Amino acid sequence: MLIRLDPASAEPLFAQLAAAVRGAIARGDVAAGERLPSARVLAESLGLNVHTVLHGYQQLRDEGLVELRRGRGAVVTEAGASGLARLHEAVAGVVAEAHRLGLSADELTALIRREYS
Amino acid sequence: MLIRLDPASAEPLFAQLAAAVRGAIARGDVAAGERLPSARVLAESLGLNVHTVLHGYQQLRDEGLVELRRGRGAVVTEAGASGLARLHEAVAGVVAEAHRLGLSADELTALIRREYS
DNA sequence: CAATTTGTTCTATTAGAGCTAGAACAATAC
DNA sequence: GTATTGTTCTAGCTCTAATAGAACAAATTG
Repeated sequence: MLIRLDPASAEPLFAQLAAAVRGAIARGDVAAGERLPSARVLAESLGLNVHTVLHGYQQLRDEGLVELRRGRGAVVTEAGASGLARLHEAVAGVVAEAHRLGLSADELTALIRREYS
Repeated sequence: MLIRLDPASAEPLFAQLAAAVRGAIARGDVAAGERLPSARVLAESLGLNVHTVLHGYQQLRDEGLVELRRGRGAVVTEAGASGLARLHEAVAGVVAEAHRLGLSADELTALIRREYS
């Protein structure tokens, strides 16, 4: 699971990290039941603070994608993995369409959020 | 054009405002060539600072959705209106699918961003 | 033309989020 | 029992968002 972060981005590091893991789950790179690297290990390899990594993990937990337990780490949940996988194709289609129209990710996500409310 | 803002949200007010206008354009509530309320007027009615509203308008200008001119205000562009309208249906479909899966707006937008890169 | 409207630019201040840092603690794994 | 790992707490730093006030420039309006 390769994780690329952009410290210059307006998107917070913890959110970028969560998005990277989320994407990995959606693409099936990480299966349900698999353990993610521990926060301390991942923080070390990414050059981040442990708290920042844990913040990202906790966001994924709030979304129901992973479970966090002391001594064991972060484990991908069954529900999270299957749900995301099903959505992946539809998302790819919309993104392609938006790309064709020359829209930015910000514009598209703004539309999404508007539709949600 | 009804605009609802949530001061407690993590999303900045200027971004929420831009998203609201963007959604109005996408749904056809505001047609190309139409003028948006002036920044001073809108700031007054929303209880915001003029700069905050202008910040939102300027974001929309950077996205090519509106034109800003002194004395005239913010006008919806032809390109912006037509482009967003075409995307609207596809977005609605994906959001419905995501909703069915019980996913949050954050999860979905994270997938979108992941797909963009 | 003159007055009004409206966006632009500038400086300044305040409040909050994000990130880092260090430490102590609790539950789980081995 | 020991090591691992998430949890919680305090602290400080930086940057962005938001507010505020003022002066200015361009376009509209009458």
